Amino acid sequence: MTTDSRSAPTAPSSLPRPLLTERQEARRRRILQATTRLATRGGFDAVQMREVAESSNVALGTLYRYFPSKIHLLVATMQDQLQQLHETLRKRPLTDEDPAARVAQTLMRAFRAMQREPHLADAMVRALTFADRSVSSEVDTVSRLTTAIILDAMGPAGASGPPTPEQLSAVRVIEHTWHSALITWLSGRASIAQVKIDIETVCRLIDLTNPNSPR
Amino acid sequence: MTTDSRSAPTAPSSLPRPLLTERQEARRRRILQATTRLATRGGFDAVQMREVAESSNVALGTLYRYFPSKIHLLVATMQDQLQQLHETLRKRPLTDEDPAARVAQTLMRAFRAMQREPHLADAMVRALTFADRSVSSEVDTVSRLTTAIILDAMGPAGASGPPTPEQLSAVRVIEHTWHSALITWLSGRASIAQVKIDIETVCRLIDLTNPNSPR
DNA sequence: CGCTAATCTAGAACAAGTTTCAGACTGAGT
DNA sequence: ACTCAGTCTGAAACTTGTTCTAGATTAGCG
Repeated sequence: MTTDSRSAPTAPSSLPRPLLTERQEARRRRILQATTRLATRGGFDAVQMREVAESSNVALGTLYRYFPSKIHLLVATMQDQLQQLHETLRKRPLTDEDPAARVAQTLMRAFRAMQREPHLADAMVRALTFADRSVSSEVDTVSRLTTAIILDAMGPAGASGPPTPEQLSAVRVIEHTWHSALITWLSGRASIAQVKIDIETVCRLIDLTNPNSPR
Repeated sequence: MTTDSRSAPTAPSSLPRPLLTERQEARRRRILQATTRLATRGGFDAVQMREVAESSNVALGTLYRYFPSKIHLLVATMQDQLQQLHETLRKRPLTDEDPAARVAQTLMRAFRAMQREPHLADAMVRALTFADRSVSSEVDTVSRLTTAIILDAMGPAGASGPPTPEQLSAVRVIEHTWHSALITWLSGRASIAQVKIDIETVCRLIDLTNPNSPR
C-alpha cells in the first residue's frame, strides 16, 4: 500500500518519495509528462487513462499502480506544477512594502500562469476540488505547498517569527478564495477582472491581522 | 402510480420554468426526491442514474430529458434544498447587532444543516464545484440564491439602500470561502471547528467594508 | 372521435474509469 | 547463472454515465 506520509521538503529537490528504481522514476516522469500534455490540449476530459498509458508507454495496469485513480494522477500533476511555480517565484521575490499587496501580486502571477494554459488549469483544479477522502493526503500536500507560497509572499526571507494563528486563518481563507475563484473563472462564471478583485479583496484580511498597519 | 394531488407549495412564485403539465411536474418532483434520498444515503457515488430513474418510476431516457446530466441533476437538487433553507432562515431572522456576526451565524446554521446530512451535502457540493460550462447557468442560479441568503443576513429587512460594490466583493469572497471550506470539511481535511474559524475570519471583511464601525 | 407531434418506455449500445488475470520481465540475493 | 518475489504487459471484463432506437402513450386540436 502507498502509505505515503512525510514532512514538507524545505530544501529544493530531494523529495522523499518511497524508493523507486531509476526506470520506475522514469516511468513516473513519463506518465506525468503525458498527463500534462493531454491536459494542456483538452482539459480534464482529454486526460483519458488509456491514452495516458499508451502515450507514456506503460500498460494500463501499471498506470493504475502508480496512480490509483485519474484524480490521484491529476492531483500529482498539480503538485508537480506547483513545485515548479514555487521555485520560479522564489527566484524573483516581490519587493512591495505591503504584505497584502505582495500576496495579491503573487497569486496574480500564478493566475496568469493558469491563463496561459487554461485547459491544464481546468484539469488540475477540477481534480483537486472533486477529490474525495481517498485522495486527502495528496490534496493536503498540494494545500501545504500553496500555503508555503502564500507565506513566502507574506513574510519574505526571515520575517518576524512564525505566523500567528490569526494569520494562518487568514491564509486559509485566502486559499479558499483562490481555489473557488479559479473555479468560477474556469467555468466561465467570472471574468479575469473579477478574480483579480476577489483576490485583492480577500488579501485585505492580511492587513487586518497585521498589528502594525491595520488600514 | 402515485397520483399525488396535494396543493402547490406555499412558495410564493415558482420560477419561469418552461410550462410543464401536472404529470410532468410530478415526475420532476419524484426525480428530485429520489435523488435526495439516494444522495442522503451514500453521497455522490450513490446517486446512480439508473437507480434514480427506477426509483422515481421514470425511464432512463426520460430522466436525461429532464436533467441532461448527473451534475445537472445534483445542482438542481441543491437549488431545491437551498430554496427551502432560504425560507427557513427567513422565518427566524437573527437579531445580532453586528452584520458580520449575523452572516457568520447564518452560514453556521447552514453548516449545521449540512452536518445533519453529510452525504447529501457531499453529493451537492461536489457536483457544484465539478460542474463545467454546460451547467453554468444552473450553477449561477445556485450562486445567486446563496448571495441572496448572505445579503439577507447582512442587511435585514429594508436596510440602508443597496449594497455597495465593495460589499458585493466581500460577499463573493465569503461565498468562495464557504464553498471551499465545505469541500475541505467534506473531504476530511478540516474539522468543524476549523470551518467555523474560517467563516468567522472571512466575515470580518464585512466590518471592513462597513464605514460605521471598522474596528 | 381521429390525427399528429411530442413525450415516454424499455432496452440495447457506447464511452471511459477501474479491476482482474495470465504470462513475461526484472532485479536482488545466493 | 538460478531462483523467487515483485513488477510490468496486454487484453478482457466490469461499472456507471450517456446516447440511441423502435415502439407505446399522451396531449392538443380540428
